[in-house]
Amino acid sequence: MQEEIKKYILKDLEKLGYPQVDFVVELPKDITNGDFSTNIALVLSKEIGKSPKEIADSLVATWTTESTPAFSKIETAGPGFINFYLSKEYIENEIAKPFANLQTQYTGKKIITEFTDPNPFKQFHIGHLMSNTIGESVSRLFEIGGADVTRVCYNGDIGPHIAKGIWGMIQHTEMFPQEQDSLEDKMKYMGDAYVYGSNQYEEDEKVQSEIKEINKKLFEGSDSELQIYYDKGRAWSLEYFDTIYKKLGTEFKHLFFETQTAPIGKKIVEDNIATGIFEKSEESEAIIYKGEQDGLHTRVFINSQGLPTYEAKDLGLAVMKSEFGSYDLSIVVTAQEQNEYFKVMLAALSMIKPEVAAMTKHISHGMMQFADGKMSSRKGNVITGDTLLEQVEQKVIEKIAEREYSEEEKKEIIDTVSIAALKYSILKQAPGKNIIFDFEKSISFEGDSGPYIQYAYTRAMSVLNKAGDFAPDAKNLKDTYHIEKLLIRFDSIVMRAIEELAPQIVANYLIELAGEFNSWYAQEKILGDENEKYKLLIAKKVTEVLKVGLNILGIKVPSKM
RNA sequence: GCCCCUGUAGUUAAAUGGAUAUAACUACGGACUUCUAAGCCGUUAUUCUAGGUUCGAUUCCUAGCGGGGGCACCA
Repeated sequence: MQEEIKKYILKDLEKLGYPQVDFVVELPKDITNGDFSTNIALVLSKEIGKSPKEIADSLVATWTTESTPAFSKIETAGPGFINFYLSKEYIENEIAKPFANLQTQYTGKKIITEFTDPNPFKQFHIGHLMSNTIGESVSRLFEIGGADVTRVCYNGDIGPHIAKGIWGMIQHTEMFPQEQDSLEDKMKYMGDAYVYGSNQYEEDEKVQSEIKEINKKLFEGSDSELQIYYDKGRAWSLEYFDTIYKKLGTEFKHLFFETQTAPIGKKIVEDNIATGIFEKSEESEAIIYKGEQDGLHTRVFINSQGLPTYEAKDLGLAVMKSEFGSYDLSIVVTAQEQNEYFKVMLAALSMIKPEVAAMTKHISHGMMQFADGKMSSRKGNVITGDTLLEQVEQKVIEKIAEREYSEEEKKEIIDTVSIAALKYSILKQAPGKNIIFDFEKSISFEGDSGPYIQYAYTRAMSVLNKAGDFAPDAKNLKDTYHIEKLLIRFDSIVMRAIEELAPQIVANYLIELAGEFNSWYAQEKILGDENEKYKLLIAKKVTEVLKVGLNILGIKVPSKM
């Protein structure tokens, strides 16, 4: 529609002898300013030296409602905007229409998305929750835009952090979990071991060299005793991560591991010393990439021990991904603390595999901050992803304690509502901004929250269930309701969210729609009203839009709550 | 020191360069007793500072100040 209006205007400019200029057709923030509006007159004003109002009027004069039947009114307003109001018939038509597939720049494209990326032997913390939530939502945006998306996850199963964890485990073998112990107990043991190892590494030089030695042996696979700890710990971690992905609703098609990318990355770096891309450090045996040539900083790709660092491994990963399938676009979601690092890695990659680097896009999310300072898994003062989820679930349980739902219904509510609260709190704001985390405030079930949207959905569903079958071709006997105008914006909203890879655009729209529905619902009687049939049609559209919209955010709708 | 991100009501956020800067939370007040009160209605308050670009700046540019992150063998 926006495109059509643009075409109308372009034709008109020609007819009236006005110059062609850049202008926009937008959805006014305030819906009382029309369904669409354009700034063409404001832009033209300077160009041809007439007042914006005069130009707008001359343009409006050429349009009649017969020539543009979708509109009931086209008028000049404010400083010179031209506002378009859709006709009642057009809106009724749109409300009754089912969803059509969206044509976007990603339609038919193959996209690989990498996110979450937790590390075995370490806790799954809130940062991973953020990466997962954003990565999953972005993946879904691509999918609704017609792309074929492959989700993958990268696990850091080798490197100093693993060595620290294993060193810690060895110091406390007496607490080593038995196979029959719960997964939570095993993770607790490993988490504690990592924190201990990490702290000792920094405080004690002797420990430092021990851990470095363990790291080297793990790379070589040369110590069978270490391997026992390693294999158990790795398996437990992966099993535990799986249970979390299941709760969060992500299905990875493939897991990549640093043990796989390390040798590949190392070889790439070594092969490119001769080409001059990498060079030996002047200070040590390390192999480095001088990022200064790209306005960045120098980073170590192979350390003095001859072991590949994260940088080299990531080069290996990029190559592995490109060999895993052919893709048009590769997305990586990480915390923003890796922004600078990622640029250096990409700069190096663009010299080795320019085509792979060119299709790689890095999306970063902000950090989770607490009122009382930063959390760090090294120090162990983290709220882990599962603890947080448990706390949220507990809150839902308290909320529904006195309601008469079956056990099955309760479980559905607990699962869907807790995830909604959590994911919405992450997706409602632009990724890249830090989230100040305060349990009471951040995880809300009221107002600007995921459950609020779900609640609007269940209320609408409840009315529809009570109504039974109704005519799908009802006509509106009253004036167009505000909520209808909001409903028919959904497609444009989703299009924009896809273009900008911005889930928060969908989140903000849904909260507005849910709020509008709640007001409408409180004000307008649906069942038994003379306009009942059409109101039911609106309620049905509301449930459809909310369901599809929440799905983009990775949130499910409960049947009751 | 250098580089990147960021600065909006008391708090947490929204606003594709547009019209009267929008919500939620908190506080206080209210309605209904009708389809789920995790709801609805009402009251108060906001663009860090100084310049610039523009018909128009929360948005873009420059400088300053504040917050976060990064800057060689962690990921």
